[in-house]
Amino acid sequence: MPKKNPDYLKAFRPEIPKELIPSSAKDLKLIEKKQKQIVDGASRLFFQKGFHGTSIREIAAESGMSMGQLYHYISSKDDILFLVYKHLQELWYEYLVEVGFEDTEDSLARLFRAVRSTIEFPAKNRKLFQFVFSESKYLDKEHQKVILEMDNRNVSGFFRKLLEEVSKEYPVECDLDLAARLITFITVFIALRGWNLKEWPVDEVVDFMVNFILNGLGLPHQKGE
Amino acid sequence: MPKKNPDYLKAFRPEIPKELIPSSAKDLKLIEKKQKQIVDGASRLFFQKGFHGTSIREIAAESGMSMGQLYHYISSKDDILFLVYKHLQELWYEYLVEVGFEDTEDSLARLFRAVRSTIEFPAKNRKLFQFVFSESKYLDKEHQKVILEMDNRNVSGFFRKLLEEVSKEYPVECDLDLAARLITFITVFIALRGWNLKEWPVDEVVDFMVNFILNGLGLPHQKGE
Amino acid sequence: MPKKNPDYLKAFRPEIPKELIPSSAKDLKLIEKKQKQIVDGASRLFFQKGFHGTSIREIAAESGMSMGQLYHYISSKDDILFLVYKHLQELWYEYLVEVGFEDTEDSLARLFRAVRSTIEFPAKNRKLFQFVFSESKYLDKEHQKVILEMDNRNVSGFFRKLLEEVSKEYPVECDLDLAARLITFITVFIALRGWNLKEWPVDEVVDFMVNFILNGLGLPHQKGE
Amino acid sequence: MPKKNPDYLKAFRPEIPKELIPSSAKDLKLIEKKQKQIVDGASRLFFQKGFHGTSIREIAAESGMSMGQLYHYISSKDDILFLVYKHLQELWYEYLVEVGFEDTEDSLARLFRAVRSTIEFPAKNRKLFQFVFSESKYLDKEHQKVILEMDNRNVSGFFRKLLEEVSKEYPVECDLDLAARLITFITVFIALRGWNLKEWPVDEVVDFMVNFILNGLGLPHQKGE
DNA sequence: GATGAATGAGGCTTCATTCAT
DNA sequence: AATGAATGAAGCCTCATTCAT
Repeated sequence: MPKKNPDYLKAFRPEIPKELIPSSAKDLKLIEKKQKQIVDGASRLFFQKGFHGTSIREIAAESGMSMGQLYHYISSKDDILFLVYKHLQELWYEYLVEVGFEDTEDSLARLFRAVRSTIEFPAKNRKLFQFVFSESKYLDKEHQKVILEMDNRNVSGFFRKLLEEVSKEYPVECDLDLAARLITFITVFIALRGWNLKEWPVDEVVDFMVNFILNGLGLPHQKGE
Repeated sequence: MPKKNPDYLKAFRPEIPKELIPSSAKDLKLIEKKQKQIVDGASRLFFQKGFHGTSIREIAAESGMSMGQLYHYISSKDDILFLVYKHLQELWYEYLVEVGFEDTEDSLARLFRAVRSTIEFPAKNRKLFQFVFSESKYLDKEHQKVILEMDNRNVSGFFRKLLEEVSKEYPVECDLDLAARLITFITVFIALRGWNLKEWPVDEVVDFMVNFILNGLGLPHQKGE
Repeated sequence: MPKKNPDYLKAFRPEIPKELIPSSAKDLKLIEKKQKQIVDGASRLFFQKGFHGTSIREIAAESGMSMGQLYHYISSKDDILFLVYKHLQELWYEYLVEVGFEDTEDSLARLFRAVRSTIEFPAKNRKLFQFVFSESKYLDKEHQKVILEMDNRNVSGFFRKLLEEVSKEYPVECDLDLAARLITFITVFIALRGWNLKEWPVDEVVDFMVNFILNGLGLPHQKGE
Repeated sequence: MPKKNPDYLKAFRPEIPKELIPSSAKDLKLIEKKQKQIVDGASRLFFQKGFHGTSIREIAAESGMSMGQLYHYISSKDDILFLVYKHLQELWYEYLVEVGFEDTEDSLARLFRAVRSTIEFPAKNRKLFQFVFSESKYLDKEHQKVILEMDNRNVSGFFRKLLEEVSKEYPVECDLDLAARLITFITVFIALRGWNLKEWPVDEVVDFMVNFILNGLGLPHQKGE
């Protein structure tokens, strides 16, 4: 009987220490709400114009806040960058949970589907992933570390679990962890190189990538399934 | 008898319309020399601190020029960004020519070696490739297009040629062009995700990647060769 | 028989017109209590970081009040500055009353002791006096006047009285009022120039000053007494 | 034969390490000129409205510069504060040299005149000295130290020399160094407490102070001379 | 009466670019 | 051709004060 969110996935749940985003406000609920508002506004602008192309004033306007209010809930522009990154990680994680975790009988089929889904997300949210790969260097070291750890734990961790399941039934002759990380990276191909792929329909590219990855792992696969 | 730079590679030679970087100077030789000087200085700074973290004044100082002189050879900070990108494309191209083109008898062995070499370069020049993937959005549309076309023509073109050669001798059941572009992208894994791979020696990662790629293409390969 | 607080000192009691610090509260007792709380908090911060280095928010926090509450009992940051000044004047006055007014038989001995004590207070409360001399210019004209008048009436008045007593028994050939004011000023030497006096023990400086002052007045004195 | 600036005064010449006021400009002469311009403009404003009451924009306007130009020659508002302090120290020193150093036959007469002159300067430049005593706390530690050392070397040093001369001819029974510093401090009475002295003509106050000081030192003096 | 979130003007500073010499 | 000083708009952020709840 298939079930969603099997226990072994719980470990991925990202936990961000609250004190990483200092705020002079007191009401935690409100902070969360307002920060979400900021993240939403800022994301739209960041994806379009980049972190450095976006001014604090624009972010305030886009979030429907005054300058002062904005700084009530964050304490620097860098904080916003971090919040956006954090949010994107969570988004991606939610997506994976949503889409990839049904317990089907066959681990290989599950992997197959997971890879495909994981490719589709960045393909449909290109600006988002372009942003993720553009501006991370401008996070301060502290925040950078948090984001990278989330990244590692969430998506790569997700694939490693799936590969472990697969490897119980099929021979996989490679370092599962390393494989998971490479796959995670490949996943983002369409987002970062989309301009280079205008000659092919996206579906075709996705098919190709899925096959390439399963081939790469030395696993059998059924085109199109 | 192996020979370097076989004819079919000539097509890759990048050609940049000169008028893309307006300059008030007349002596073309001098322009080229000074622009190289600028590119060298700017690159060092960009790789370290990013485009937005580097000021024109710093670039002038690092290139050993006065502000006035600098603006004689470029006409905006964006021009410098473009020049740096162009230079990097050329660099990568030179590297490929240098390292990957000896005519050995076996096209598969050639591909094998080419993949490996092409992975090693970004692995050894991480800052450079991080930069390439960070700041391209800040190129103006015009320049962005030029760079993307070079990128396409050079590196992906390089792989497509190799794959074409291979496909004459081995069955490759996929779109060669698409494959070339995906490989090109994967190539950059270590540079962009190095922080995520500290547990493995670089060589091991490279080996893994080469195998993964050849597997992915459905080609036989010899581990370690 | 010595007695404290002889009648002639009553005149010094400072009286501040209440309406100088508008407040929207009604209960006078409460006003007083809360204002004291504010003054205490603000003083600590002002002495350390200066008036301009301290924000209203910090003052509220340090006084254990909310912003709203704070503004119930004052009506601007300047009011706080004034309240602090007023409080300090009162403090100094209390100190003088406490320490200098015992009726000893000899007016000269009394002056001697008073001078010494009056020097010791600022010497022990340097930050306080540094503050007093730093920020008075930022009082609004109205409040500035009140403070200056208190200053005049309290401390200088105190010395004038003492000098008058002395002059009945000893010849003092100078304007007593002027002398009182100069002495008051000299009193503050250690507080304002302490950094300049590290080579001497404080006691020695105090002795020196006392002698200097009595000498200056042309009065006999006993070194060290 | 009286001569100006006897050798023993040379030691006082203040020397400020240039690197304390970083500037991005190259021409030292120009830096000096522009910084003077800034100091002049800033002083006028600081004396009137205090350091915190004066904005950088006002300083630029008052100095006849653009914001950008201003920051070519200083690197923060604090630098301006320091430059102003330094300038005032130099001013005072120049004044002392100018006014107090003629070699008259009698060291006591010389001291007498020096004290009088040294009192007159702050009396005529009250705003200046009020400023000096107000804002020094806002100098950064580094600069504060420099200023205090100048202060010490210049004015107090000046008096100590004079007292040493006097003590060769007259008995002075106190620590000359300490005395010099106290006198220096008293000197500033009229500037800091002028509002308190409106009842007396300035000259009378000055006379009184000179007598008080010489008395204080236990030296004979001629009223009025 | 009490709270603390909201306001927005204004503060200091940087920087790409121009221009007088 | 070369220099580097000058410009001033725009950036990020703070803070005294008000106001809705």
